Amino acid sequence: VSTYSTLITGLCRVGRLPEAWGVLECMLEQGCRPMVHTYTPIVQGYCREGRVGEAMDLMAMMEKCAGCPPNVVTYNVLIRALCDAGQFNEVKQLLTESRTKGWTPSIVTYNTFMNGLCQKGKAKEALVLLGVMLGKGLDPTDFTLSILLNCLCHASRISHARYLLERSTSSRWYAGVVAYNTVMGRLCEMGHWRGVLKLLTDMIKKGVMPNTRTFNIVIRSLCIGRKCSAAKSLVCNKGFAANVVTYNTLIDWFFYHRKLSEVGHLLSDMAAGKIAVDEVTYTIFVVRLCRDGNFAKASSCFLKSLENGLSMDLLGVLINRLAYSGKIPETIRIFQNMRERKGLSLDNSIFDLTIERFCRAGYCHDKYIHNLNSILDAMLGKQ
DNA sequence: GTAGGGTTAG
Repeated sequence: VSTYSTLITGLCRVGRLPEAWGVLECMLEQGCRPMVHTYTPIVQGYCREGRVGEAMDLMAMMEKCAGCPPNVVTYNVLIRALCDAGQFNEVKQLLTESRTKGWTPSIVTYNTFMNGLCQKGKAKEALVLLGVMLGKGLDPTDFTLSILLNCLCHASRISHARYLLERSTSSRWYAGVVAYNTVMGRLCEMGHWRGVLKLLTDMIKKGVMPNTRTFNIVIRSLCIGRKCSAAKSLVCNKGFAANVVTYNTLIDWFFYHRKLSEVGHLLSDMAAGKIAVDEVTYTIFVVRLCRDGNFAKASSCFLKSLENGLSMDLLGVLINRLAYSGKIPETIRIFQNMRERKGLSLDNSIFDLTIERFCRAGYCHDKYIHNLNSILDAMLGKQ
């Protein structure tokens, strides 16, 4: 059963739910009884696709027919999905019913709920929930502290967050690297780059080891503080393991200030360090090239990202820029180029997206309708 | 290495 469950987990993680169901059927045929470890990943698979109704149906089936009722982990998966959908009343309902349904909310349940509230701007309610949780005798974990600090940062109570960090030395509220990263990230966002450096020294003094994320926040902070050369030497001296985020941060910064030779150096450093560029790298290039009016180069950059097997998400960014600059021939040329290259499919979703972006840019007005028509012709493959 | 859940960076 653990072999089958592992396989089902893997299939669900990559969104191959029909095959996961196939494996489930197969194990039933073999007389191998599924357990809660087998069903929960499928529940999560539905949740990830936003099919919360189907997830709940499956949980009802587990309870009534399969003789393996959902447990706290299954409920936590469902609660995460309900939070993402903003259905907080349903979550509260689940918690009040938990006793009769035979499961007990855990620290993870409360962490999930508090984080969900915080993500939707309900930091205050999250802090109330913290009180409820402590009242039940549940001990906070390092996750709880990070979620709580995130809540405080979003509620613009950053000084409260810093106060907690400074005092968090007890084992009950231990501030680890993630806790520091949370507050440092928020300070960086607000432009308080000196505060970021202060926390970096604090954490090192306390014996909390910074990780790559920490350094990436520090690097961005140094850039904001106009200490780009310090940022660059931190990377060059290999004081930490730089990754694609590190390079994207620096590339965006130098590109923004039009220091293209620096961008070139960074790209060759990446190649030398065997760090592959990703969607974000290409997005930086496309956005910056469009800003400088270099739409042809931006388009070829997008096509290159497709050749490298990256997703279509960047097309929305590019089309948006083209639409707002009224670049219809360039848009049509992208379709032609995509048609010419094998394996690149032009489907309705691409056309929907294009029309939507052009309309939003004002092209649904009568006087521009012939311009839209030329795009429609290109979609139909007419010259 | 030991089947499923919760946090942070571009």
